[in-house]
Amino acid sequence: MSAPADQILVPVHDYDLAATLTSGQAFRWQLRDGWWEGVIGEHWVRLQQRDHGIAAETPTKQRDWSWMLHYLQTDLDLNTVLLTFPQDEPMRASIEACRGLRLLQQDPWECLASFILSSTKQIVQIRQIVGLLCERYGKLLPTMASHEPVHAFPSAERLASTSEAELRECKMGFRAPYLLAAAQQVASREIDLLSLFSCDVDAARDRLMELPGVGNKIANCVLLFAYGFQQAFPVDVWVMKALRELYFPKRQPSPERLGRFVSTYFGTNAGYAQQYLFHYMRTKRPGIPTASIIDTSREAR
DNA sequence: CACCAGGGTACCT
DNA sequence: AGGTACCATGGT
Repeated sequence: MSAPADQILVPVHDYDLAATLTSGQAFRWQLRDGWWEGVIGEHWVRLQQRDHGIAAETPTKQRDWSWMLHYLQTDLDLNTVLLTFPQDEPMRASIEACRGLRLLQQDPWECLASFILSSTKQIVQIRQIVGLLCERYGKLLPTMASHEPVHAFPSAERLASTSEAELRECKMGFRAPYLLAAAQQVASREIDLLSLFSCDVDAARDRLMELPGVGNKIANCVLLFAYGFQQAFPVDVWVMKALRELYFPKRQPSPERLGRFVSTYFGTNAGYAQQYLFHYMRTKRPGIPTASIIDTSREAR
């Protein structure tokens, strides 16, 4: 591979790049030759963990790197966040197992569309579907010479002009009509994703849940991973297992009871704590081979 | 081969 | 309000 046109070393500590990029919040990062290759907006970039920060290389010259710094949230003081977690045994174990795990701040449309595709899918499969979608409908991006073609995540406008049958060819099954309808609503401005940045979390959640294929869990993922509402607490099957095994070993609480528990017990950064529980359950508990989580070699053909 | 996967919806009591 | 079948597809 030829030399990058630009590069930077972002000084940051308490940042586990591998854990962050494989923790099921973003679906396009791939480890190759010791670099994490991915797309942020319309920038192809590759990242590498260093002793005192994160190295980044791009195929074009950058006027500024704010698009990447914002995505990676390198300004955040992680320790301040960790100090707000409840001081119990499960959280202590989670922090010890994955200190340096971060929340990204992603593009709302890409995040929304990706999580519409996520329902009852394993992360490896979500990656495959998203890969196919980008390859077919995403804008071609500049990469380094001799690198295989890389595409941006397709715009809502582009997907709105496809058909359910075409989308099904990307292996998304029954989620195709949901994604198509959501794309059409976003493209037609029936919903304005940018306006949700100025809403409070409950109003934004209500608005997201009006979209087809978006229920409470997916809405919370988008609120947390794209809009930065750090109190949003997605409960998927893994987090549910954590809550039941670690916090409610006796009886199983109703969904409302559970909702009130997580919104009060885990504090102002509940969503961050949730991500630690999720990654801990998925990777560091007995019987889970770490290699199967980190391995991103299987990609869409 | 069953069983499960970062769920949501429609349709039942 | 609270259960349940069903929705595609592939990993384990």
